[in-house]
Amino acid sequence: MSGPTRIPGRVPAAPPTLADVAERAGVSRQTVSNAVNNPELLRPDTLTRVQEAIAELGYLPNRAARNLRTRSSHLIGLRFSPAQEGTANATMDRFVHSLVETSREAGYHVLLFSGDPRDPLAGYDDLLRSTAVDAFVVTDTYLGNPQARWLETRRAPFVAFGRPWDKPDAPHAWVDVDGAAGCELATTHLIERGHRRIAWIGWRKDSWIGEDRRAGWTRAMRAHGLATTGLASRVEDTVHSGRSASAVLLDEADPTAFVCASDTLAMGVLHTLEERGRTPGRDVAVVGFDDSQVAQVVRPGLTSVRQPLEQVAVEIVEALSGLLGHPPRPPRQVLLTPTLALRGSS
Amino acid sequence: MSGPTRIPGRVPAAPPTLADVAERAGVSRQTVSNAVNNPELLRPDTLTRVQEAIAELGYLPNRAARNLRTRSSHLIGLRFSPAQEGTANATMDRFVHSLVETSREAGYHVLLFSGDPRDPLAGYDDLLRSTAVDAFVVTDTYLGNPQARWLETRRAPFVAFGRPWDKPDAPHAWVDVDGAAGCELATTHLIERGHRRIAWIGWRKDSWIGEDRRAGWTRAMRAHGLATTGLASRVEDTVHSGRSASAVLLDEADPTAFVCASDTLAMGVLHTLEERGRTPGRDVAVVGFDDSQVAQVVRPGLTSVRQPLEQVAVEIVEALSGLLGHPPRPPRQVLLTPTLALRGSS
DNA sequence: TCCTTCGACTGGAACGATCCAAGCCGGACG
DNA sequence: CGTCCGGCTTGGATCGTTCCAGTCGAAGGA
Repeated sequence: MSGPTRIPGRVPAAPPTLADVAERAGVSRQTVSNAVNNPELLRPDTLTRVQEAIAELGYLPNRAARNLRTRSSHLIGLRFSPAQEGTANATMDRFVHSLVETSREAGYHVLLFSGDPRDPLAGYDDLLRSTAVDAFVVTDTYLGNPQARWLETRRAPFVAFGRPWDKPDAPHAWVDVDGAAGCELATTHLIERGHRRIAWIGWRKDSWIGEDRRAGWTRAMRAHGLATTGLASRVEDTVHSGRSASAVLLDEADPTAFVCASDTLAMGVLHTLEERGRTPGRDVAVVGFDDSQVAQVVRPGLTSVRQPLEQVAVEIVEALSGLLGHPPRPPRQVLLTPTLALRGSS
Repeated sequence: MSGPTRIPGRVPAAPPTLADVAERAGVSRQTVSNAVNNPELLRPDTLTRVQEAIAELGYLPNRAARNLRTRSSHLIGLRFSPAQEGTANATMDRFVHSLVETSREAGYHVLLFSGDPRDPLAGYDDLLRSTAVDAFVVTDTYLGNPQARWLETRRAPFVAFGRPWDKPDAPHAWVDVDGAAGCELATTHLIERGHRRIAWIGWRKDSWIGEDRRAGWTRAMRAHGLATTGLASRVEDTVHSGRSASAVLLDEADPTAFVCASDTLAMGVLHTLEERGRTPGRDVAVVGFDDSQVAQVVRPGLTSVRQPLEQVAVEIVEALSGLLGHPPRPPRQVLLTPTLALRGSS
């Protein structure tokens, strides 16, 4: 009398369970469990017998049961925000892929969730309370990050992609890319190319990231004894702002090169140059930030600071497995250095 | 003697369980379960009492336990492939966000996994056998799709984003965007603008999607009694190919407009025009496909066929809940019509 | 010989939810 | 007044795994 739910052929055959494997291998359930999780506990001959049974039945542990027993889901929650329309930002795509890939190697999967963009906490609470994820990767830390503080009080494991700007010595784990170093790299590259009047177009002053990137430009200029006065502009992150800011700068300070806080702004500069009949890369150099697809396909190719997102993912997963390990390792803070993708615009 | 694992304050307090709620409300576990899943079975006063207890304790059902019992995870698996470097393709980002959003409304979460790009089946099997996901969304159907056939034999619920080109009457559920209609829309738009010699740059003949889009161009041309001979080119999906193909076409057929199978190819056309000192939109019109970020920020704005990805996501989730419902609804096939995002290039 | 130690394996309990069959209770009916 | 019925409620079993406390037999020491 097999139960009415298992009629092979009609209903998809139920996947084999530990008990099925145990029966086939002539051992107990626990032994099969050990064969899977602690193979060194078994005598070699028993181990191979069990492994054969596993292979023959195509057994794979049931996630739900394992999760229930171990109180962990081996899932990492990531709030997925799409790139804004009309900008060149495309970090998420590359980052998410790297994260998925790296997580897999560490035995984790990535669970996406969404939330009201106006409420940074939306979504986190439910997943946590229903024990749906083991940890979070928090990405949108650009304006303070209430998420981090909230997760800390909830004692929920998480790693932030982005520094806690509002509280630099916050103890939680984070991984970030040194935007200042990136812009310094870009500026130095331009100086080496012979440029002296290098302008900066960045974001409004309340953007920590923007100010950080700007500091890289300042640092490089100062290091080479070059003046920065009158050469900086701070605007919204749109193509249009980049265009008008560069037009003003060209009129007032006649720079021979631009370093921008984003590819979006850099595109604005390219627009201005085109309007004025000046060739990017020959007449005026332009460097963007993020190495977006736009930078790669636009003429003549936009030199851009490229974040090492693959390595960011590796470090994040490393930090996560530290937090979730037994015993847990203390949270780490990692700052990575970006590279410069050289193209025709410089 | 509370067990050693629950020392409030030191260890994060364990989330409340069904039993905790039951005790507080003075009812049995089953009653609480009913309050959550079948509230209409309870007497109104009992219901409110239970709901108060739930609210006070902040109870949320444990996912693992629920999954184990109901043999479903409320997770949808999606194999996440990143956009290729050097192209303008950016469909995934927008689509994934829409999917996450729509799934949430239907009570599902999206689980990302990755796989060897050379092995289209990698990843699916493990998730299925370990009952980690309830269903899949299959996206990369551009060259036949072994995934679909394989999932069918496994009787695994899935919805494809993309038609089964190699087997048009395959019974599985799919949602797709009518690329032919999109290119017809684009071509007709150009014809209305007065263009007569409109060239096509598409993908190699073995691309079903490419041939479908091309058919839209042909259809519009024929409908207006315009010749197509010598006006079509089929190449790889790279900016470089688009550039050289358009150069050849300009030399040999002198078209006044281009319709391209992708924004990447359209960017190639823009490059050629710029090299030759001809202004896109004024001298020669260009239309791309996908409404990528590139199309949005490049000068003078690239007119492009925009896939209704938000609606695709809605239809996919609709189809999924059909497949997973009780009783399941038969698989649906849905073809959506894209729109045209008008910009300066046409 | 007997006791201890140790490695290999076993059976029962538990994780926290849902399904199932049975129980309780008040009202209607004979 | 007893019985039946239907609406609510209940306790027990169950999903498939891992944890825990043991059992068993062989080896080693006194």
